[in-house]
Amino acid sequence: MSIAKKYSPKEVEEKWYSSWMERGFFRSTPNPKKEPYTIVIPPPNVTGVLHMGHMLNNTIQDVLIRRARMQGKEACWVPGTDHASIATEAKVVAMLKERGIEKKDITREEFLKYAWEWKEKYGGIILEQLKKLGASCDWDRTRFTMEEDLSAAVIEVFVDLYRKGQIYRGVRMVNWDPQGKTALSDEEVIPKETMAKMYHLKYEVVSDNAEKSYITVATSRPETIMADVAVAVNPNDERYTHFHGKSVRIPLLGKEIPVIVDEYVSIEFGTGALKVTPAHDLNDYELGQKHNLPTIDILNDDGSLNEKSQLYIGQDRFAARRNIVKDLQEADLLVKIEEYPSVLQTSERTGAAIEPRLSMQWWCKMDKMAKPALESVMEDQIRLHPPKFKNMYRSWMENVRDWCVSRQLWWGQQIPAYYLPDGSFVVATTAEKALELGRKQSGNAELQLTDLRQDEDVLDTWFSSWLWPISVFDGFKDPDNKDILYYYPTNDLVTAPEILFFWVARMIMAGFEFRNEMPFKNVYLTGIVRDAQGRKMSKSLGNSPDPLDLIDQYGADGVRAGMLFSSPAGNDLLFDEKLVEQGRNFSNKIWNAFRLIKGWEVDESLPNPNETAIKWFESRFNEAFVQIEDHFEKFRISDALLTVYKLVWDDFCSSYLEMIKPAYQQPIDKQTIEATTAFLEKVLKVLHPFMPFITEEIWHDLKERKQKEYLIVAPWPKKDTFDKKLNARMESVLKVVAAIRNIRNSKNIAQTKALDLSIKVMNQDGYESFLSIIRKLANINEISFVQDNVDGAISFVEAGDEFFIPMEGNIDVAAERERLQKELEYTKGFLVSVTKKLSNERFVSGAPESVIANERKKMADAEAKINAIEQSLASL
RNA sequence: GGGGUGUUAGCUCAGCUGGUUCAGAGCACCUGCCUUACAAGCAGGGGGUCACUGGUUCGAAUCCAGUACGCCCCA
Repeated sequence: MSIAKKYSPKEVEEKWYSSWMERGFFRSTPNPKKEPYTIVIPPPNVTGVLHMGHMLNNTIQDVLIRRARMQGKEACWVPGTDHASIATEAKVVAMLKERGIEKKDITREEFLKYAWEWKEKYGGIILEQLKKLGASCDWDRTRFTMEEDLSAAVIEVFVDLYRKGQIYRGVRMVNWDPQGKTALSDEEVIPKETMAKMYHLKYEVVSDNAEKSYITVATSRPETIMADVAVAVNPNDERYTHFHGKSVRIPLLGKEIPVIVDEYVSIEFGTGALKVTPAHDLNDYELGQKHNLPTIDILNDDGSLNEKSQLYIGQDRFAARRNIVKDLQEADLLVKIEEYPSVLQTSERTGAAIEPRLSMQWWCKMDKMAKPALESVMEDQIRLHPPKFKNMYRSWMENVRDWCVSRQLWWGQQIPAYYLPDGSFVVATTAEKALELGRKQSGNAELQLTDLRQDEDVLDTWFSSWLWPISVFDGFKDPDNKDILYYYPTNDLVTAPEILFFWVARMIMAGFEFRNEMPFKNVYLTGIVRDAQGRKMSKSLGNSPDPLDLIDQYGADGVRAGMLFSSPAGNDLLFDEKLVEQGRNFSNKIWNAFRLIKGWEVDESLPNPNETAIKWFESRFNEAFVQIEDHFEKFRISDALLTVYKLVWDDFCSSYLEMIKPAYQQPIDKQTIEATTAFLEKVLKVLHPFMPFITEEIWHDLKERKQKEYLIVAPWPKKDTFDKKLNARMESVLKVVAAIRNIRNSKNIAQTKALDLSIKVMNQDGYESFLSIIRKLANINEISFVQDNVDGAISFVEAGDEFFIPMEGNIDVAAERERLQKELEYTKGFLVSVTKKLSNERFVSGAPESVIANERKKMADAEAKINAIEQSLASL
């Protein structure tokens, strides 16, 4: 049989993914005999396409779920998508525009019809892409945040919270997107560093004096002066003390407004005098509330000025700014213009500059719900990985603000509030129920459905995704159903730190509020995937590789491994294609180890010459496996992979296989091949969660397997004891091998030329079983034990023993002397430091026994080494 | 402005309970090899004042304080 020299992932991946699907390995149903292990996917946007962040995130989830499955748990990974109201609506609007249809020209119903069509066409592409990555989700459980049942849950929750007094309607300052004409959540606002201009304007102080005096106010938004209601100064600012209690006139407009004092005003910033414009700045709004000032909103919802501004009516805010600056200049009321670096708030979707704007919105109170959510994390009932995010989480939860849940959009769950003809409203799950309530509330029994008008707004997308861990198991529709009782609370959630607050925290709140229980036990926070220069990957920068291209090029296993090589939890991942290349090379390495083993002929009559090697690898595997499990338990996924990587590459391939490898075209004995096959199987098991495809392939190529005997469900290894001494001994033996190879290299001796070796041991005991390994790996012919130094040989010391390679007089005495001299000096220096330590009274009395014993051993070793080197020098 | 967090090899990062698993890994680099599993490979090698200053300690990359610089969150 001939096996390809290079591993080719393509057919292998398709073959095994559909085989896994056919056999239902991803499927999960409640099984009381098994421990459940559950992950709910952070639902990607339904119209989204896979990007590198998804790749990292879902690879980690798949690693966790596959390991749990092999551990014999009832592993359930629920997939699904998010309706992403603003993002999807923006895409639909753009699509319609291309077809020459404006949103404002069609009805809500027509728009939603287009939107659903769009969703049916493009929705779920991303889930198909996840399959290419190898994601072992239970696809039969795929959910969508706007499907009927989940929408019903959202409405039910809204009504419930409203009845509990947790939801209210109110005028508040929101982030207004004048282009999208909707309120945005704080998270949908992107700050951009820009250079802004600071305009210094003169406000005339009202007084009886003939001589005019002015207060100069610095502002970046001169077009809002018509909405000014006061000028504020710091009470401790001596420059303005004599203006306290006076009034000033708004430039151009001439309207009188008071001068107020407040500690809030920074003396250093600008001129120390602040114009107060409550309708158009959040801080000013709060200042205005505090001082009982009126609020004058001079902007329309599209960002143009309204009649309240009295000037520049109908002009866009930026046009108005240009014009007012010109007019102020002409009126000699503009002192100067300064440039300064500032942060411009922009809309994530439309890119428009955000206006802080007062508007009527629906709000959800947070303070009560935040409490148990905060405690559960601070008390480690829910663990964040890495834990450094606890601090961030706390400061956010302690200063949590009410949540603006309404959006002026059509795509989403329409708010179940119904207005009566008298302007009051009722909240109910259906129009019929609303009518009933409405009749009661108004006392008008004649009220008809047509008299009710449902609120136009939809709910924030997060108002459905915060219910995700409950709603995917129908926990609202049927609170005691088998699934929710079995799978909830889920185990691990894998997501990005940027949505820790507005998704993770809110899910925790919802968990306690609606099920009295946390939604998950662990939150693994991944980093942001950046490019090699540290820039965030984004479409506009064009610095993000297409994940599917990468899979095509390097194989899904290679990409998965590559992503994980450099992504400790919570750290950003500087993505470099080099890493994926390394992942692919690793696949190939495994493939070739398999080829080697598969290629051997077995001769059952042969004795087993590899007892020591076999014993050692068994022990070494167990040692590494303990580390791997430890890494997993602490969510150090990257470290777990790296440990497997080294176990496979260094220990299994470079050491073990080289030790047992028969000479070319020679057969292998039965015991060795059996042990080796078993080792490879074990290695494949620990590799499987990371690299599912290649491992499943080799698993089946290695042996005939029964119907359901797949690696994906093979039992995960168990922790076992290991021989620490044996492992240390082998490490030392391999160092001897390396030293001999080094001598070969530096003396330009060909690998194929066999050398002799003499060993001067302090204690010969136990060496015998390693000699054949040294012979094979270092290509040694004769090994002899000696009492005295060997003349004309190159020597080195390892673990107290001295080794000599005879050079048949072919030795550069001067160079050798120099090398030994250098090492002697170094060792002597080392001895000095150890001796110093041991002669320190306080060290000997203060340090624990084991540390002192260790220092003593170091001293003895160093002394022996010095002795050996000196002898070697003498015999040169 | 407030809080958080980081600074270890050319690069990206480990280093978990202070002490030989303590100065490590991968990549990159250098040298030599196309040696019948693998050149996507093999063998070997060089490279670090652990940001700086002080403190605690018998002992500090590790704990504490300050400084500098970077990033993140909030305002």
